[in-house]
Amino acid sequence: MKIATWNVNSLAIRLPQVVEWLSAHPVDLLCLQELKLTEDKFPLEALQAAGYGHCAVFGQKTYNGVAILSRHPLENVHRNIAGFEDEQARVVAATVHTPAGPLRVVNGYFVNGQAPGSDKFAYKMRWLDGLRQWLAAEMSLGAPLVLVGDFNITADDRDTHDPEGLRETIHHTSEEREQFQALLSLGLVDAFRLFEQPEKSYSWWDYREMAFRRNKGLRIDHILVSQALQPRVRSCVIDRAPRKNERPSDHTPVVVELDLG
DNA sequence: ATGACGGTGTGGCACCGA
Repeated sequence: MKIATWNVNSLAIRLPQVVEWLSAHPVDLLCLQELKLTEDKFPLEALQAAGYGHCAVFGQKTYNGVAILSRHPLENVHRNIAGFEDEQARVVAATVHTPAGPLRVVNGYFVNGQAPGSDKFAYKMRWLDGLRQWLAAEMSLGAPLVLVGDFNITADDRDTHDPEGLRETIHHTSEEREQFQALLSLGLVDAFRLFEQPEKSYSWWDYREMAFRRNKGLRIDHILVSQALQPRVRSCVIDRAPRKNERPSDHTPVVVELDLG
């Protein structure tokens, strides 16, 4: 089973690139963030034609919006964080059945947070608190779980091109990294770090100042798996290729392969 | 360098992202 996550920064603009990528990488599940469209504008037919006939969509006009594209039926679809009031469409979860049993998939577009001390940063912290509490309940149900998405957090200094210059700035603060560790403390593992990875591996690069060509990026798109799945993780890679497209998203896909029999 | 680049909206720029 292959699961990918990709912040596409507008599905309306990026749909051709998504379809092209799926034809070359026919993953079982593709979790998208920043759809920037409402559900009535979701390109269901094009994705069905690409083999993704089962989609869990949570859209919103202009901002945010998440979806799980699947080759397999999805059950128990849940939108946003249970127990946390949120006007923004940032989370969609679903259960997919595998030969090894049900797998819970949670796809999140985490809050950006703008700057430490801002109202948006406070919202980010509250949102992360709510997510963690809900995930604790989800995990207590017993099914293995995968948490994917645009976390908008660098887990540690390896995840940033400038650890000194960006210390304690947004995506790099101690508070955000403590929240990331608190998610791991629920019993989750960073699938990417289970493997030896190239130095300076990032998943996002600013559109400005030729950041991609200079590899001035951040690793902020993550795939966490519950500990029971750790021995089942066969690979976890960042696919930089779509960032070289014309009119690319500023993020690029991350893919995990699970051996579930 | 409170900028750059790119997306959205009902726009002539402002807001947001990271």
